[in-house]
Amino acid sequence: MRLVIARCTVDYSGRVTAHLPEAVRLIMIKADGTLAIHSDGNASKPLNWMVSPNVVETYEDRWEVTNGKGEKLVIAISEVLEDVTHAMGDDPGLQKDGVEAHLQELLAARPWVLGDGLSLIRREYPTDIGPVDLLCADDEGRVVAVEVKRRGEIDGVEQLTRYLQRLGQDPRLGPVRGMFVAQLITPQARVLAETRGIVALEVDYDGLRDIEDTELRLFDLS
Amino acid sequence: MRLVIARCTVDYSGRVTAHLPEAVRLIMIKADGTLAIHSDGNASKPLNWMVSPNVVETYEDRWEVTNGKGEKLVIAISEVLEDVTHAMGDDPGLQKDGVEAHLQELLAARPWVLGDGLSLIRREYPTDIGPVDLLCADDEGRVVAVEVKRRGEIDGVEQLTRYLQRLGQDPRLGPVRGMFVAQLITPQARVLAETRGIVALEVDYDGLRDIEDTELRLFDLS
DNA sequence: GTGTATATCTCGGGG
DNA sequence: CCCCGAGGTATACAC
Repeated sequence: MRLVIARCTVDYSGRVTAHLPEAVRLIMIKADGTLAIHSDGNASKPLNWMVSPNVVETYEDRWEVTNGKGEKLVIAISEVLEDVTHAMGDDPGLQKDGVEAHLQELLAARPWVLGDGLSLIRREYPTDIGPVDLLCADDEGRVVAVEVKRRGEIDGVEQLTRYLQRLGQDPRLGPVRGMFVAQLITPQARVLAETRGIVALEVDYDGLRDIEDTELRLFDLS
Repeated sequence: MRLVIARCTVDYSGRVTAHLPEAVRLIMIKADGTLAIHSDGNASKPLNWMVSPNVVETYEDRWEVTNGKGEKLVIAISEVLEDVTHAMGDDPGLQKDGVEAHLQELLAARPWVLGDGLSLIRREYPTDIGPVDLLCADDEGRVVAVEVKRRGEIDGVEQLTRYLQRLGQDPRLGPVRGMFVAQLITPQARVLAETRGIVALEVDYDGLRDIEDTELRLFDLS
């Protein structure tokens, strides 16, 4: 990784056109060529950037970065204040927990916590407009489409509504109910769901994990 | 801005839980306290971060970053390879062109290019579920709700559908037609729009700008 | 590769 | 402050 602190102007043209007046900024270049320009000000994201795959050409007072899609970034440098390079090697990478994928796994393993004696038919049940998170059957044999979110908002209800409409056209499934499940559901999403006959249900992630732990412990003891 | 290259492990807990095993990484701290941890690998995003407003406590071999919302980031440092600080001053900021806001401006100034003799009633027409980009009237006096996007995808059709449903409940407006306008409309979005009786229309941004230029030139000559 | 959904999205605007 | 919508969204994943 190379870090350059320099007084510069920047021009980008591609998906938009953008210009940065002269100022002192950080230019970060990663091993793969990915380049980002950061100010010291109140913003966590770079002012401007260009991701790999790209080509970086360095001239005396100017860097030109291009990629194969007609995008171009030009950095005109008037003064270099710092220029250091360090090899870092591969990064072992981030381990995350608590995102939607994991919540979906936990619910797929024990759908009955959602009520109505639910049992899993299939995870990521495919339709031609996208996959349904969980397709289940209730204790009366009716099909229930479950949409899982970390935070339940209006977009999620729209998504589930599209799936229900699509599933409803499949005569093999019969009438399909909808269930909208999230750790937190906004009032707007709850209202929209209920006006469409969709059950909105909040679930406790840590509680589900505790159930998982308990089950594992019981299994160890048996 | 302070740049530290160090061998470290990182633990974040807050909106998710995340852990980074030991490796050499860049730690960037901006003037307002915003902190980001970058690897040299294939990603433009930081591996981990915490944005201002926050509190950074630095101990001998450990940094602890907290904010008022129960989020916490702990960096355990085993070896410092570089540590430089530069004051950069305020950044004049980015100037952009070609985004949706500008496209909306261009269309608001000449709605007739959308056909049907459209005239503008109001830009950003407020409803209680959000603002409609352009509310227009056609040559028969019927109200037309126009949703403007840079790229027209399914979400945009959903958004317009919600607005149409809301506007349809206002007796003062009468029946409201929908028009979905973008520089590029995906086939899926077009199909969804048409099944809902919404007109899907692609417009040419550069062409609109040319019209603007021509009008300005004519104005100068008059 | 395209299309779809997620994200510790980030960021800005309006109430 | 929250809510809402845009973004050069970026990123992962399925088809």
